[in-house]
Amino acid sequence: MARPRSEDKRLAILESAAEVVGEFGLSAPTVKISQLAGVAEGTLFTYFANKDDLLNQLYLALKTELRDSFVADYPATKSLLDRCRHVWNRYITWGTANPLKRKCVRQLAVSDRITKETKKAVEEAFMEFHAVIHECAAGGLLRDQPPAFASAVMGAIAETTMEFIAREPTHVKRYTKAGFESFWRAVTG
Amino acid sequence: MARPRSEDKRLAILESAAEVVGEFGLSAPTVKISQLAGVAEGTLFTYFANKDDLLNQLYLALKTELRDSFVADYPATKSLLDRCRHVWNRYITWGTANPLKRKCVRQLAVSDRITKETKKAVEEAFMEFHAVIHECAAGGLLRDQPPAFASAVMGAIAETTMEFIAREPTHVKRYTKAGFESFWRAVTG
Amino acid sequence: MARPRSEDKRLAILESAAEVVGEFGLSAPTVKISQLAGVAEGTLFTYFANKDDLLNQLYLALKTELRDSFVADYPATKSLLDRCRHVWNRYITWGTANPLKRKCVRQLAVSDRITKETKKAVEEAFMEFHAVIHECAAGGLLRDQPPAFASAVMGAIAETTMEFIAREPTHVKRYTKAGFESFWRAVTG
Amino acid sequence: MARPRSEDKRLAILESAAEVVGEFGLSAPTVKISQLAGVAEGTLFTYFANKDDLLNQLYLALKTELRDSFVADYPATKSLLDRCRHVWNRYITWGTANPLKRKCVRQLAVSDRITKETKKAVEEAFMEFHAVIHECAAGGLLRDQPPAFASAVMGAIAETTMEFIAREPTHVKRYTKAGFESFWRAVTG
DNA sequence: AATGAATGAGAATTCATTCAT
DNA sequence: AATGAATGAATTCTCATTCAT
Repeated sequence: MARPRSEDKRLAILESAAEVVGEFGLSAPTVKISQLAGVAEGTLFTYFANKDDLLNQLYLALKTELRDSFVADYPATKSLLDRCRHVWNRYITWGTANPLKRKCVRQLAVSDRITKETKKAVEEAFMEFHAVIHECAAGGLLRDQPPAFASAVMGAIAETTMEFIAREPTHVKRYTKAGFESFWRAVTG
Repeated sequence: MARPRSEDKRLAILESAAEVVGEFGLSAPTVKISQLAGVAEGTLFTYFANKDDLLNQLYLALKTELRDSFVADYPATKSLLDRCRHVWNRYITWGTANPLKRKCVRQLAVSDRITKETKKAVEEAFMEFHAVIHECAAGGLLRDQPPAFASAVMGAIAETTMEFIAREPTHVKRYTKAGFESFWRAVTG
Repeated sequence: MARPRSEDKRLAILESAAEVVGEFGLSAPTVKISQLAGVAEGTLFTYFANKDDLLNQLYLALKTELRDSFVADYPATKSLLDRCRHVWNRYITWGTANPLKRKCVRQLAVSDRITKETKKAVEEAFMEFHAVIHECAAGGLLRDQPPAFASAVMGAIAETTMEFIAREPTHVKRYTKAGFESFWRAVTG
Repeated sequence: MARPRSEDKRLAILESAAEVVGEFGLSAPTVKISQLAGVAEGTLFTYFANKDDLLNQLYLALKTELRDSFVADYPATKSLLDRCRHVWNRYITWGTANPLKRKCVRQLAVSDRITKETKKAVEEAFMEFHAVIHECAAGGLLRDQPPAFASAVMGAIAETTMEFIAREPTHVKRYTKAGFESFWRAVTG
């Protein structure tokens, strides 16, 4: 197995995997992924050691993509509330705009195929946002929980919110607002 | 009638399926399920038309089990807070006591193998609890969302809480308390 | 396995088997046969040792039924031509009236599941008709072939004829006539 | 292209299938077919979409093989009688030389797994021979039947003839001759 | 005798991964 | 490096037959 050279191809495979796994679940055949990526069946395995490796890289890539959407235009100098709202909005926006990726991440998250290393890498990628959200909790009830907790609560409420948005797409705004306020109370209260 | 179909066996298969699916995911082989249930491979298919049918019945059974844990000793005459706390505590208790079942439900929930009918049946089973939790939201921010929303938020926070409990089992109490308070603010705030 | 007692049931199973095998081929499941016969799955096996036994008895039964249709109103004192025409007409009539049984017999005939004994029993059942048909051949080209040959030729042409009748049911008469004349030449010529 | 798909392998599978189906009937396991063809179990399915596809292609291949045996050295300029005798002889020769293939074709022919398309393709392959044989019938009794009928009668008598040859292989010649004459009368008479 | 649940040996596919080209 | 045919273990489900009731 030689070293692959095209980063484009690697990304195409990841992109394709996100879609196919989002649609067919973790049992999505690797051939389908290759095909949608426009590469041959075997090529997938020069870029990824095996399916689990692909899934792990995929999980990290998607989480990173989400994180990056937080980073862009991040109002670093604004208030905590503004910063949190920014993160929240980006979260909902990304998840709503990429339903298959969202489904994919969800399946991966609950599966047992994501290694500790991958999970750790994801944690690190989000560390600064954990910190920000934890800061909101500083004066509240969640003050004594680990920084990741408040953040996880946000994630959980965001997921719920997106679930309802998916069912009633016309009420994006209402749900986005309600979800955020709910989260804000949950964390800062 | 010859040997009557045994409800015990049906339940044994469901119980076994919960464990095996919890451990190996949805791709858990039916043979493994049969074996753990102590029946022959083919017997599984006299109780369940096919694997999907098994998974759907399993999902409903687990959700019903959870619901039933709410129902027992339900403090119907106590305050809203008490009633919610009861539900919350039972939720956490059940999930913490049955980690594999919890994992199993989670995997099923995000999979696309649960039919609309099953989902509906589950909704119905929880209807009264949706109502109770929605009642908490009556004066708060989630007032204008559908009853299922507040309930879903509770579920999401509970899941998060159990996740952290699983990682740090010694802090059950702390997390349970913090989680509940967080949920209470989220919904009533 | 006790000795079965109801000849009716045995016949019901055979009748049902003819239909089901005619429709689904030799791989027709025994359950389907039992069901259509109105008996339990296991009952079939108190009347027949196993599926092969059932198929053999079925083959013999159907062939005997066909033979019996020849026997009824057999114009024993009429001319050879009349007798042959009688047989021919009965053959076509039976096959046309019982398409599933015909299909069933055909499948059984080409399968390797009919034992020598069964074949022999069938031969014996038809012996007198072999003789009659062979008599037609006495002055013709098939004179030196075994009696069964002329008879087999008749059967083959009759099958062909029924095949075409099945495709164009409105031309029964034409095909029946043409087929008979063809057979008559084939055998007596 | 990587390893190109090998026509040899495809043919080996078909050849193997003919033998195995001839011997064990339509329920012949695909593993057996693969093994005899010298390929892995899964390979069969890269050449044939599924078992039914294999059976259909097999039927067409065998019928084509038979047809091709008619075509070779076809005495196109000789008399109708000569041409028919050629076809007849080749039919008997092919069937006698390939007993398993003959059995296989027979089983496929009476099964319900051969699609309309396949049957049509077979018809087309034999069209010219239908025409030739129908020509023999031009002045005879079968004159008013469709061209396929005389041909089918020939096939039926040929099958019968081969059946008797199989039982008494020492009398090939006698049966071949008698069968042909019988057919000739049947069709031209 | 009759019933139909229980059994487990197949059967047809599928699919991650390897490897010849 | 890329390709896609080849592999064979694994999977779901079927079905003849047995056997407890």
